[in-house]
Amino acid sequence: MIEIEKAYSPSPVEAKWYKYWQDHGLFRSEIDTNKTPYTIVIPPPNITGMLHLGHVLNNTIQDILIRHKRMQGFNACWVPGTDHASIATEAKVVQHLAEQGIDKKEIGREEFLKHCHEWKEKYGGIIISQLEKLGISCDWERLRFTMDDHYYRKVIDAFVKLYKDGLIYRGYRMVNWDPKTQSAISDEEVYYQTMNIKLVHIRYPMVDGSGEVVVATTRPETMFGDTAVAVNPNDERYSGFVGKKVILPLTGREIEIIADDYVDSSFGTGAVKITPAHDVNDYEIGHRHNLQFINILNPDATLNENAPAEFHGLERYEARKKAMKMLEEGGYLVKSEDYTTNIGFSQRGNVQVEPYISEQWFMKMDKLAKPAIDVVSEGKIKFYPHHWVKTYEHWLANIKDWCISRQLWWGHRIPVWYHKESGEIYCDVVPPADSENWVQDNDVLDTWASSWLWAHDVFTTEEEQRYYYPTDALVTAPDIIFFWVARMIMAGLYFQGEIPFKHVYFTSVIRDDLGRKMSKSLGNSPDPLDVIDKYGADALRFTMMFLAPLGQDVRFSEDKCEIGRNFANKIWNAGRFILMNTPEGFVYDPDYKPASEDFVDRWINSRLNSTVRELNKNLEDFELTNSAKLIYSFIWSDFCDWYIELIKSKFYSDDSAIKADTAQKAIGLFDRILRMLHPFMPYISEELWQLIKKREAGDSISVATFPEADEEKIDPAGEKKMGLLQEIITAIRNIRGEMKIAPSKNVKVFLKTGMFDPLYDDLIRKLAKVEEIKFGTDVQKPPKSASAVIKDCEIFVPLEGLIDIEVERNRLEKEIERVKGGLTGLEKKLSNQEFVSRAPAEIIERERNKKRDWEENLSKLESILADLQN
RNA sequence: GGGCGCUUAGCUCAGUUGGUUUAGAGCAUCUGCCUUACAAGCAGAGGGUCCGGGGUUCGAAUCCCUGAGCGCCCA
Repeated sequence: MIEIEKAYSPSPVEAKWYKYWQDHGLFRSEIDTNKTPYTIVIPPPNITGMLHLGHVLNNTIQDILIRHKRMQGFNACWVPGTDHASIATEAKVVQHLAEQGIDKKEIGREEFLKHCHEWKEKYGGIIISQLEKLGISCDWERLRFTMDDHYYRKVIDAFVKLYKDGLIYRGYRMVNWDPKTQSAISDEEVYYQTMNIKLVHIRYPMVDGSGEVVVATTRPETMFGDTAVAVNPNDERYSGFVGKKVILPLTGREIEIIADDYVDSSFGTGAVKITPAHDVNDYEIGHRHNLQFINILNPDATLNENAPAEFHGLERYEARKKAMKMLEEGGYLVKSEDYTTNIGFSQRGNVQVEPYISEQWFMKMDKLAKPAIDVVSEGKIKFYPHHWVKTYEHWLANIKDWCISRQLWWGHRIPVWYHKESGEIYCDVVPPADSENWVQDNDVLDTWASSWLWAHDVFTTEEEQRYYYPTDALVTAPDIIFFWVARMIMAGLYFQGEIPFKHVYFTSVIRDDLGRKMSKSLGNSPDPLDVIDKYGADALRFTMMFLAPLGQDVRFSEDKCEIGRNFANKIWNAGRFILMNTPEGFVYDPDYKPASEDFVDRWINSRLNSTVRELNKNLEDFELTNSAKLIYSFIWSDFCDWYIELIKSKFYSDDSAIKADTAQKAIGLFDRILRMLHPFMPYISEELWQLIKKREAGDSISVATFPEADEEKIDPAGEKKMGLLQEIITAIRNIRGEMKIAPSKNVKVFLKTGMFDPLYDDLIRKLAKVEEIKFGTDVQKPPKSASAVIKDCEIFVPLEGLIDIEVERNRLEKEIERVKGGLTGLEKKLSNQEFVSRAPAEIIERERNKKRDWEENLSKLESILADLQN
């Protein structure tokens, strides 16, 4: 007999098996034309990142999908990798160097990039080793990085192709400028925060002395860049003003009053200052009216020489204070009122974004977007949950050109050279031959302009691309639907002429117990590694799956991992019990064919096979929470609460042949249970699978066959019969509980019923703690007994001396009320002429049968109640 | 301002194309049990006008309209 710990301890098990899987290369995939590939590319985590619960959820889902397919015999290939994260990494390295007194600009580009690569070597792998703790089955030999030589070259190729195809251009445009990192960022990298600020009303005197115009603004410091005042053409208050000039306070400069539909008359005074170089809307107006564009900011958001001398070099918020003060002193300030508005911040530098005009590289999006909309609308790519399709289509239909240049060094450098003399532009994957006469563009590409190639360029040969691409599923957080998902679809279609993936699964957003988003500043995000130490990776994985419904937020807290931990312990003990009860010298035979099967065997096999059928269907449909719940309830309720209890008497038999037969059957079931469970809880399932039978080196449940439903074993009639037995047992237990019969005390039971199977007798005795049962249609209610009615079976538990008549009367009356309530509804329904004439025949038939059953039930209960005193 | 969701038991959520569910699960609660797999457990119980209001239908948690509250995205 095997000695097995009473409680499951995950940590030694998890460490052991992860190493074993790696050592035996079980997750490796290579081209095999005899097998159908099933491919997933990981959303590459940022090399500056640390494992958080979002990664746990995301990667657990991918692992479940890939393990399921691997066990189903597909050539499962999960490609892992990391992302160079241009801005985030550069910021880290700059800071890291600053701590050593090194300045990026002093050491120069080449030297700085060396530091970046060193930093990546040292810290960039942390997130990968953290991911391994989760037990995920990536092919680690395929680990990719967006700055690998091969991948780098592909990114450059893509730029050159797009440039030559006329889809990339350079121009002065207004961009979102991050003054902290001093780089342009994309619209998607801006987040908005509601701020309470001041709306300042400033008096602009008319040049002709005929009065003044009061403008309202939240940014008085930008007034030095004003080149007009605008009003709505329909605003009668200002009808005589348009075309006249006002004096810009503090500067004395004269600017014109113009009329433009954009102006909202109800905002402020109905007159707004126009600063074309520092506001997105004003930029448009500036173009419409041919206004002058005056840039008053340096790249670090201090004021430049276009502002009055006393403002030079002042930081923007300081400049605002100073401008306010000077306006007040000059008598220009009318008032300053509280105002709430949304202000854009950079996700990168976490500072307020400046609308800023600069020369940048842009990608034209309309031609790329159209086919990307079509493949999703037509269902070639399916989204889970489906409702993200609308968000996706809406964004793509209104897409603007993409600013792809970043004023950084760490990243893919734009392959464009400018001729020193002529200024001619050269764009190619190789530098110009006479490179001494050219100078390369200093900027690098937006990180997403590299990761959008991820789905195909992680495969390094054409053969591999042909075999593995398009990939099957992409699992990602919905917040990067535009950044990454949409762009990967565009890139796949443009460069490969083929969709990058067939299914996109958008994960839940993880919140804390109070519904707040997990964030560093709130400190409400548990470290997954701590959770794994405490509960085990299996428990964390399972709990996540159990709690995270598709398409909705999930409220998570560490202690919820008890669900997974308790479940693991339950499975562990089920295995422990079965293995402890195997007879001497027993060897499990996976091909065991039982000589006979009884009612219980057929029932559990039916339940198992219908569970397998549902599970496979749910996994195909990406219904992971349902899948987890199916497994949970089958194992806990059907297998442990009922099946194991039902077979205990056979296990305790003196006949070793019966014991062995029971063990073969039970372990056979358990074997399939473990395989069903494995994608969700890979470690404990491996450990137990290795315990139920001696395995060869390299054997693993991770490459064992995933159960398929055997339809012939599914027996609804048998399940119904068992359901009845379960109800009878529950009714007896209920009586015992209500009547306060000590669990140690045996009772007698009389069953007035036509159905009988010798097995029932034994099972009811065992599970309801009954010492004697009398079956039969002619059974009479014994005096002083408690009763229940299940279908056409009347249950009597004689309780001489123990019965409390009042308690029993209450029980019966409550049950009678319940049945009467149901009956009233049914009678109402069936007496409705409309229902009888219009509802489908089988529905009416069903309701009639139900009514008849309930009537019988009621009359039995009523006669029992009437007879209670006896 | 535009779009997308959500609202079912104290909490977190299921509820498939409207009809065998007078609404289900887990957690929490209450009662009784250390019954030799498991107290990280076992058995039993209580608990809901399915957000409000209209409508469609023989029949609505489910479909439509509308109101309220909450969340997210975009501008």
